[in-house]
Amino acid sequence: MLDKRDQILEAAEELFAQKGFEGTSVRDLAKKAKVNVAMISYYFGSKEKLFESLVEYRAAFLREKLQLINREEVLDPISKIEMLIDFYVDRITSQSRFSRILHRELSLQQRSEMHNAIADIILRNAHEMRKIIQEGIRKKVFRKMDAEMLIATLVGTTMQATNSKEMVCKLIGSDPQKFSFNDTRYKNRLKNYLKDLMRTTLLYSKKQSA
Amino acid sequence: MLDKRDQILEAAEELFAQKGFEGTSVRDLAKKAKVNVAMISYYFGSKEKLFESLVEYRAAFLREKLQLINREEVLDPISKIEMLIDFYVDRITSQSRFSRILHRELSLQQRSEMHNAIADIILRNAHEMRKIIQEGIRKKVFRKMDAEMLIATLVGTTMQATNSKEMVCKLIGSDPQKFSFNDTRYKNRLKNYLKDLMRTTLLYSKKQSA
Amino acid sequence: MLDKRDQILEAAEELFAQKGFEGTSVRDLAKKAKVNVAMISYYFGSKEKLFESLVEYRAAFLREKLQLINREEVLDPISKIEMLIDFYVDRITSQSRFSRILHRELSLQQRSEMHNAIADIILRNAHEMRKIIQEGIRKKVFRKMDAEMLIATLVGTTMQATNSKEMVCKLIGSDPQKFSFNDTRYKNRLKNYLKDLMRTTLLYSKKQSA
Amino acid sequence: MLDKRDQILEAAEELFAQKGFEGTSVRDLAKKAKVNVAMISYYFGSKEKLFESLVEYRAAFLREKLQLINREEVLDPISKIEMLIDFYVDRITSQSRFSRILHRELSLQQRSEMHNAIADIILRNAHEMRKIIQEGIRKKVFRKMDAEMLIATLVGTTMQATNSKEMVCKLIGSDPQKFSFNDTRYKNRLKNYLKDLMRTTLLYSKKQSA
DNA sequence: AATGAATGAGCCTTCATTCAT
DNA sequence: AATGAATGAAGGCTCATTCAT
Repeated sequence: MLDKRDQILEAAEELFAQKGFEGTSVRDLAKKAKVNVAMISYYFGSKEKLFESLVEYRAAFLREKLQLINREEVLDPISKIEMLIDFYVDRITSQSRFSRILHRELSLQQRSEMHNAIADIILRNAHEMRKIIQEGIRKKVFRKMDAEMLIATLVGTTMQATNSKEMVCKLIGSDPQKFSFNDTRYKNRLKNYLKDLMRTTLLYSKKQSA
Repeated sequence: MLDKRDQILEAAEELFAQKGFEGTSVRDLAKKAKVNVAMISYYFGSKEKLFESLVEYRAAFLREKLQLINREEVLDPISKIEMLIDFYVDRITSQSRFSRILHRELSLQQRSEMHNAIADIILRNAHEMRKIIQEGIRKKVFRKMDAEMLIATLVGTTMQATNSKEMVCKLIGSDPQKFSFNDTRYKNRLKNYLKDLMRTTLLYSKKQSA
Repeated sequence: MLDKRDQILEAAEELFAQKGFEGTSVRDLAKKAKVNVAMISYYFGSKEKLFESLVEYRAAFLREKLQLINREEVLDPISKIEMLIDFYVDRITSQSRFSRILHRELSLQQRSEMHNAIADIILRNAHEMRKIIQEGIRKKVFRKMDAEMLIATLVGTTMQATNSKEMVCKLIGSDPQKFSFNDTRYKNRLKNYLKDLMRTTLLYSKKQSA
Repeated sequence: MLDKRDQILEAAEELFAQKGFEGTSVRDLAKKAKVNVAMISYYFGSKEKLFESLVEYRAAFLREKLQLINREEVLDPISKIEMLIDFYVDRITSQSRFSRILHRELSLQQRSEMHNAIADIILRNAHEMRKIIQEGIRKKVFRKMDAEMLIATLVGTTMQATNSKEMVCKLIGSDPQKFSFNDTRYKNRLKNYLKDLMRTTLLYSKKQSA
């Protein structure tokens, strides 16, 4: 069984994703985690510090994965991008809603300890992503591109597709409950789309037409 | 001078964008709008209803603009996409932060009147955007593409680029205050990137290489 | 009937005197004042600010009285001291427990806004008292004395006598409820003692023996 | 090294004097005493019981000293009063702030075990003080005086002078940091003042003028 | 004997809303 | 129509204490 600290972190991840940071009360958290309200302050100091701890708790894993991709010497750039897409889409669409939390809270223009902590995490991850892209450009495998904006596309598209999954279903007119929109299928659809998008936009057109 | 109702809506747009819905108090709103606290309930019924009113207040304009683009018979599909990009980037990066509010609150998985109202707006807008893309495909100007995901890219990239502007600056190592990152330049950079992205991915490669 | 603000101030004076600042909760205050808990913050901003308001509320009157004594041109110094004693003892032993509150909170060595506000009040009052004493010395009616310490005696004795009234009763072995220890008698006893003390210590011995 | 119980008592004396009983938390105490939070309940049962223990811990010593003065057969009454002043001023102004704690908590009108325990201590001490005064009166060395009130003057003046040391400095317009207001000098000033006050008020005027 | 973990009650404050005018 | 006053509920947090070891 998880210890109380981890129970709280799990609950926080779920509730912050669902209701946002402001919309989640420490009493909600305590109830979900099945611990006493005072425990949150006891373990983390404050609700805000809990958020920061959650960020640290998840961020290490995120960056490690990216670094792993970067270190793969034998992989060609486009394969790395595809790995990145697979990995990133899985992360965001998984039950672990961590990334969504990060990006939402970041979109608030409130400056605070918390905001800075989040920005830092995302910045470091962005840094790893950029390495992959720049390597491809340097090796003349990729066209010369605006790398920072390309990251925004990868991250933003995934986020948007995830957040609006239900809407996409509506747009197509299908029942969201229907088989064709289950998580795995939707996820694969997103992955395939992103890989195609990256290929068409990154690779030189002769390669594309080949 | 704006009437009180509009003052409140203006204030709401600014504060919700800055601090989120939950993070903004009715007192904050009243102060910003320079009206009495009771006014919000008086005019809108509740803070939540105010949000819905804000949505209605802005949504009409948003959709009208999209419909306008769609109706332009003489425009070729790629020009329409470019108009769409120009329009959308301007909207989101402008001082009118309405779109950002919509998308953030949508990312909360709370089902409510409010949520549904927002989803509805976005859905209708997405519908107009899809028309443009599908028309291009039907006219064989565009490759066959996953239209819904392409919308996610347009919307998601713009959102992400806007939210992480400061981060992009950091990533490049420049001072956010420096001239090269002022709003207009950044906006144009985003527009150019998106237009290039759309061209390379939507158009057949022969056209691209032409 | 008192307005709510005054009801709160009255309740605060009573409860702070009884239970101290820390020992009194805003719920206690609200209950005593028969107002909603939120009213305390609404009117005063915080519990601490309420304290400061209480200080201001009472301090003006206190100082005015002292200034009045000082301005009395025809009064000889010893009469002024006696007026001061009458006035001060009445104040402290009266149902208005304000002075006791001030002195207790001052005895805490915590530096805070509150503490400084209190110190300020007391300082200004002490200033007025000293004027009376120094005038007597200048006119050669009083012996040369340590004026500041004399104030400490006037204030400290009154405070101590009030705080330990019950103890004095025990010391004499009388029932605190008995007639001879009712408030008026005890007050007069204190006044007479202080006046005698001041006369013997301030006046030159020839006058005393006269 | 002190054992844990004594460490706690030492910490309690310091913190209660500084922040009052209510203003001091068990965690503050534990931290200051460098023991576990649970220790306080473990050793003393409760915070309140700790206070009572502190009172017992110090009270014995206090009274012993007074009894010692009383038993000095060869000392004349005025010398005893002077010894009493020396002793009392030292106690209250010393780093051992026990007496200040007693008097402050006594000034709260809350009836409790604690309050009664304190009242008892002070009563017994007052009893010893009164003996000294009454002996002087019986031996016709002192004028007939209100002994109980005289105790209030001794105790109250010392308390007041100590609590308002900083204020006296301000009143004189000197820098509290300045040499002339260091602890020793201030203490001596208070002692000299009190001795003079006692002499002038207790002794018959012929003696005074002599 | 000693303690880190855990608790329920209570703290002060702020919330969105409604009332009386 | 418009508002200052007022409210009960809920906010995050700290409290003294007790539990399990």
